[in-house]
Amino acid sequence: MDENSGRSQAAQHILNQAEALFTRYGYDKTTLDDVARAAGISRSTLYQHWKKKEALFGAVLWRALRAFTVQWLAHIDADPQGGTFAGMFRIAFEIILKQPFMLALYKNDMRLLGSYMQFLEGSQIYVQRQLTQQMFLAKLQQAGLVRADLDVEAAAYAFNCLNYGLLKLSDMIPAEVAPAPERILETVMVMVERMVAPPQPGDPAAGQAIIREFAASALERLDALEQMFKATPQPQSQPQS
Amino acid sequence: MDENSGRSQAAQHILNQAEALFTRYGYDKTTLDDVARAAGISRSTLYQHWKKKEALFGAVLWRALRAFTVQWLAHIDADPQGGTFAGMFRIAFEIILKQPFMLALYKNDMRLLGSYMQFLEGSQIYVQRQLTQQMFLAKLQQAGLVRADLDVEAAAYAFNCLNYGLLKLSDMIPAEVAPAPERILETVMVMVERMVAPPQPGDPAAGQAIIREFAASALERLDALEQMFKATPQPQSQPQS
DNA sequence: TTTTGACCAAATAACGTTATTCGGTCACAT
DNA sequence: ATGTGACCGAATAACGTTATTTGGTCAAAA
Repeated sequence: MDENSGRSQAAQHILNQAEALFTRYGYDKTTLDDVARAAGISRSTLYQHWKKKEALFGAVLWRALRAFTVQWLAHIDADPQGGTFAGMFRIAFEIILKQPFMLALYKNDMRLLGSYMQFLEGSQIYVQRQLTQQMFLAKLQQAGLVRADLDVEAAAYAFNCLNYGLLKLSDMIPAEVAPAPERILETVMVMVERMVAPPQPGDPAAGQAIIREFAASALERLDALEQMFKATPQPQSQPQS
Repeated sequence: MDENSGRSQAAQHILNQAEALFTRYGYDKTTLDDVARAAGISRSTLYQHWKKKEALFGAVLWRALRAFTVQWLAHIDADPQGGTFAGMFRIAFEIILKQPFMLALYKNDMRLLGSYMQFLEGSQIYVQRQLTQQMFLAKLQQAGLVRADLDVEAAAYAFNCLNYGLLKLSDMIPAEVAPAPERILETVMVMVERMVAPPQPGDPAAGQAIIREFAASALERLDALEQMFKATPQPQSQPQS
């Protein structure tokens, strides 16, 4: 169904290399030469796919966000207790842990994004995260899957703090004194569960439905932003001048 | 009772200025000239009190840690619900928020500690924090003030993450989208409370007793470390050579 | 059409040198 | 005793210059 599958396949290969390099060295310290060399192509060829370095990074970022959402959705569909907030929280957390780029995005920020930040400008990544979780919790609450007396805004904020701390502290505390990851995760899950679970449990299926709808809309929003992120080169349009 | 109260008074004044400067500019970027000028004395006079820059910073650090512990203890004694873990957590949090130096220490920024880090060496500040909270939770659990089935090590870790995230995210998320501090604090307190509170509440007085004992031993340990921290100049001892 | 090496201007790293500052000491004044 | 200005060596900042790299373009080769 993809007319130029060869081209897109090549692009994916390049993006893989670029993602690894960006993750390791950050935006500023990763040169297009590095990317081209790692991908086994010439630097000029990169410009056939993305006309600016920003566009390349944007493509990596966009793809990672999309992959995260897709995986999240898949796991939730598969997981029997994916309909609860805590289960969802856990799945998101585990996926991030497995994706180095997303992990770096979450905890390091400034080094990974480097001077790409000014491109994102007012995009305000943490603000976005906060608002998204807020809205999400509110929807679950509306459906009776989250206790009615929960202050969703404050709770979203607290969960974000917890999330951030979990990711960040993991490389500040040596493994010897930190409990095993599974125990931490288990404990955090219990904490989240006790915090949001309503007195009588709601319908998990309803939860999954909300999450599906939510993930779908997230994907739509992402796709709508594709242009902004990737800024593809002139395909064959624009018979200008 | 202090034979040289004038001297110690002067030292406190110097420490005040030094603390403010260290908090604002960090260890490396704060010069002894700045401190001396701010304190209205000559730089040489500083050496009458502390023989190295490290010693000056150590004195500031030590004093801040001590003040924190003392205040903590006082508030807990005064607060009617100071005997619960959540209440204690709240008090510690609020005190830290009010002490810029401690706040900077927690948020950590290598900027504050700068090259003083190598002096602390294996002191491992986060490790210490983790172990302390662990032990503390365990004691409360033993006294029945924390539910018996709580994984204290993992919980201590999670609380540390939460704490860190709360302090750190506060300047990453603009005030417009963040809920009011009181609401956040309230929500976090509920979360902590639900996490650790045993089915039937224990005796608050017992909790306060444990905390008092704990704070007392912390003060003792601190006092024992005073030499290491402050490294006072040669008083009149050492009739050597 | 796709890929590439050569090319350009701007940004950045490297370098050596010069000033300045900084932590720390000491003889001297009070 | 207590405080201070002058002083020292080492570290750091400032500076200008030179090399190198980097993002981006283009005409030519495959």
